Amino acid sequence: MTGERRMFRREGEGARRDSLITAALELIAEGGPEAATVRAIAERAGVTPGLIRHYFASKDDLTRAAYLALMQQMVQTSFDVLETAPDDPKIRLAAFVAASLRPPVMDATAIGLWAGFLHHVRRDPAMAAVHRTGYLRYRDQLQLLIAALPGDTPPERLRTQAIACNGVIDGLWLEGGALPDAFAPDELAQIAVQSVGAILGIDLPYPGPQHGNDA
Amino acid sequence: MTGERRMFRREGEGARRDSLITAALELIAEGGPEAATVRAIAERAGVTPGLIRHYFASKDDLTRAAYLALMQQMVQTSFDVLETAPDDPKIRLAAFVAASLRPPVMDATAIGLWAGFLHHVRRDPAMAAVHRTGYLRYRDQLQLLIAALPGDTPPERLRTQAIACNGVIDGLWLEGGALPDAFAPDELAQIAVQSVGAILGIDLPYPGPQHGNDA
DNA sequence: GGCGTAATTGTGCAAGTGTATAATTCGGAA
DNA sequence: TTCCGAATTATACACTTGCACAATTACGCC
Repeated sequence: MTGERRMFRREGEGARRDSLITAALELIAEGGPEAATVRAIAERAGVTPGLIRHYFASKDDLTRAAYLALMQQMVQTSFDVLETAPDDPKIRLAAFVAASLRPPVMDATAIGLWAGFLHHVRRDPAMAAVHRTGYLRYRDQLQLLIAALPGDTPPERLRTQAIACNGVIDGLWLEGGALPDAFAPDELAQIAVQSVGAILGIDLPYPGPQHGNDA
Repeated sequence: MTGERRMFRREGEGARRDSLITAALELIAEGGPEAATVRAIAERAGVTPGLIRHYFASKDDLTRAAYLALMQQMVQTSFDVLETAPDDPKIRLAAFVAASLRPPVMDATAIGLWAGFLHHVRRDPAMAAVHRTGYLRYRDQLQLLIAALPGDTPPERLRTQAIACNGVIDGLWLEGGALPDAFAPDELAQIAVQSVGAILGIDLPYPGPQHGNDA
């Protein structure tokens, strides 16, 4: 009958916050916001519920931190593809668009996460600001890629085109996440590239599935 | 000390079910799924919590019924505009697209509702079926409108075009709902009509704001 | 090596959740 | 008018939730 008290290891603040945030995101993705209870989050992170209140002022505080992390990660993943893309503006734009409609950006859990946070975003001004920032960063990047194409386009029309292209991307992203079985593999990425091309009045090259390393 | 028991009036089954469903939808729209508790729903509908279990087998049952009602109502609203539209295929398509990006289909609460239901849709097969039906009904209608345009388009390409057009519409609907202040009035409807036209390679007429009764 | 401090755990609580079920009351049928 | 069934209310229960707080333990520092 020695102490049954559970053993533990101390971790730095950063690591613990990260693991708690990750656990919360996983749970929301799997079972919606209602599945992400304090107890469930703690269990998945391998700690005790009380510890959450040691690193976050409240559950809402943890929620805010998790949304910020999610948003940054999603935007960053889309941007990463530009690092290794060639210089040709058309190829760069096509790669950017296609990346947004393939894993890991477009996967079933991402839509669940997005939906799970939506009503928090609508009520909490701090979360609304995070959302706005992420959305505009993405759209501005898209607009830059469009502006880099050959030909002169007036700024006002550039904005409209960016909104429209962003719309197709978001819409297809949504449908693919909500109805995963309704489309062939990579079909949505192909449709997206094609549609963005049509909206801009140019012909975009379709970047083959995955990383396009076919001979 | 006479009985404090609350007075009530009997209503038909249909009316009670409707008012409970409406109450549930309002609450989800305002405060997310977590705000739609059995007690809150009953209070808004002007009844007692126990009555819910008299008309619905469980809360999940009520949730399913509410989602079905929402879906039917949204699709129907978009279809209604076709009743009064002229015969010209281009005008009909443009009117259909624009209607989906104007109130009451595109309004801030609609997107909150949609998001609130999403994780139920993903887990409950019955709700997934409702979603699939509504989505495909809408897309098929869109495809019919596209097929009615002058010129011959092979069926496979028709499907792709319908998916793409539906994507722009959904995406812009999403952005308008999530970030209402980021766009000028009717700007999204205009962009949508323009983009759908670009995807189909034709010029669509922009149906003036509202019901186009400007002198 | 001992010690202090901060990280971590355990326990408990008040409020809220969905649901079951008995007790009432309305309103039409006879 | 009377009466019976169905609609509605009231009460209770087991469970979960977020949170507070005291007790414990790991680990850097002297």
